[in-house]
Amino acid sequence: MNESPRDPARPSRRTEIRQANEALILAAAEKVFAEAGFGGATMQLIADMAGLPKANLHYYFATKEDLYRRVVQNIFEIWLEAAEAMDTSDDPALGIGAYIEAKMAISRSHPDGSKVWAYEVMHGAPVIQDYLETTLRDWTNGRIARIEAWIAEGRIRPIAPRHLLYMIWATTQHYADFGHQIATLNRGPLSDADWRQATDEVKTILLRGIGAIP
Amino acid sequence: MNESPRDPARPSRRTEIRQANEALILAAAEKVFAEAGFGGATMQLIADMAGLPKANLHYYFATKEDLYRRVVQNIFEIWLEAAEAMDTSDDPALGIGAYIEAKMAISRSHPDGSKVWAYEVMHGAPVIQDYLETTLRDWTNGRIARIEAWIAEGRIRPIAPRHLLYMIWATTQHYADFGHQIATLNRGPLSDADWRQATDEVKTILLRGIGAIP
DNA sequence: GTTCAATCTGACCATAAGGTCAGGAAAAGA
DNA sequence: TCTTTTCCTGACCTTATGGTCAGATTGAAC
Repeated sequence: MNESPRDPARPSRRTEIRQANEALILAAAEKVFAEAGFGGATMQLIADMAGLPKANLHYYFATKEDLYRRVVQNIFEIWLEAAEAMDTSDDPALGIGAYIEAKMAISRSHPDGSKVWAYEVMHGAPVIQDYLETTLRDWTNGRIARIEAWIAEGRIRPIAPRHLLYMIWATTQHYADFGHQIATLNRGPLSDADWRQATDEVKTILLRGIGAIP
Repeated sequence: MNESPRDPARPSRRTEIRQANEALILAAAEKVFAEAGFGGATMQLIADMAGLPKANLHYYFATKEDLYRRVVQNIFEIWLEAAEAMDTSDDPALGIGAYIEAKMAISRSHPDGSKVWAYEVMHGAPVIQDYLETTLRDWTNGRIARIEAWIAEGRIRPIAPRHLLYMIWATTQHYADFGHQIATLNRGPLSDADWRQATDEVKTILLRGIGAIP
């Protein structure tokens, strides 16, 4: 066998294995935590879902809490990235509209992450309290200032920016967190068209509600 | 001692004890289930919170699941009752407005119940699936018909009634389920004035969003 | 007062869970 | 090839949990 020395620029087999297994475990953990909550989830179940022995999980993640923390941080980062959509336009209808689109897309692509976040916050945010007090608070205040500027310019009606943000979070995440209820009432999972319609309705009602569109 | 025979119309001491203890246990259970989810909650913790020995809980509720089911049913019944607010007026702004008011009031008075419901639905509604498929679906379809009538009469814009209902549920329950996040961003629990403002904002934005108010 | 059923509870049990660890397999480097 | 480091895992330990039960206590009926 020709054992050529590996390219140092490319990740070594070791780090490949590590990254692959961590991703595998995180994906399984997200699903199990979303389905059962932190207390109801078991390391054994996550291990089975990842196709790894339980002891191997503890090799990569020391404790159940470490694993849980990583899952929560993941979804938070995804949302933070999507939040930049709001800065893509100076027009409130376009900026807020893009943010709603992005949040709805995430609700569809990462429903489990959204549920884990909901679970975490509902239970007093024991793990991500500092995120709420720093990153999220800063981001929120920044957006509030931006919305207030739009109000001052007369581009939207004088609503309370804070509550508009809450409404956006609530409505978009509802389609992930309460997806089961919605699917039941819908007599089946939402189709592409259903998601399109849901997104349009949320956008239209909220944007019209704040006077960003006629 | 003069042991006068009790009035048969009034509940006996026995049933009094039973009702009082069941209520005590249910209140403690609602709190613990909301704080820890079904899996994270322990009968011991509920017992401690109720001030009763654990074995006494099992005297009134055979299993943890029985207790949990009762808690979930409670909040559902409270919501169903509030849903009647929507039928108090033939005017969409008043009817839907009253429903939003009622839902917001419940979010404030029963945040734990709302969280337990959220928990239950997020985890696939193992306990109340039949409620979703019967009572909730029927109620929803009834309201959709009512909203469609308003649309046909030109009293509100042609939005998708189903998604309007989802938005109402999402926004109102958000103030209960994500109350901790909101309180953190608010730097403290919401005051009376905060709740008043939140309710007004939700009502205004949604009602204007559907064209029920100018 | 006696009887009977309802209420209460400390002690106990079986199970399952998170976590540990010794030692084996596999990759990386020399 | 040899050594070292990383990766892997079956077996095991401790703790905590849901649930049980025998027997004590209390309220109701006569």
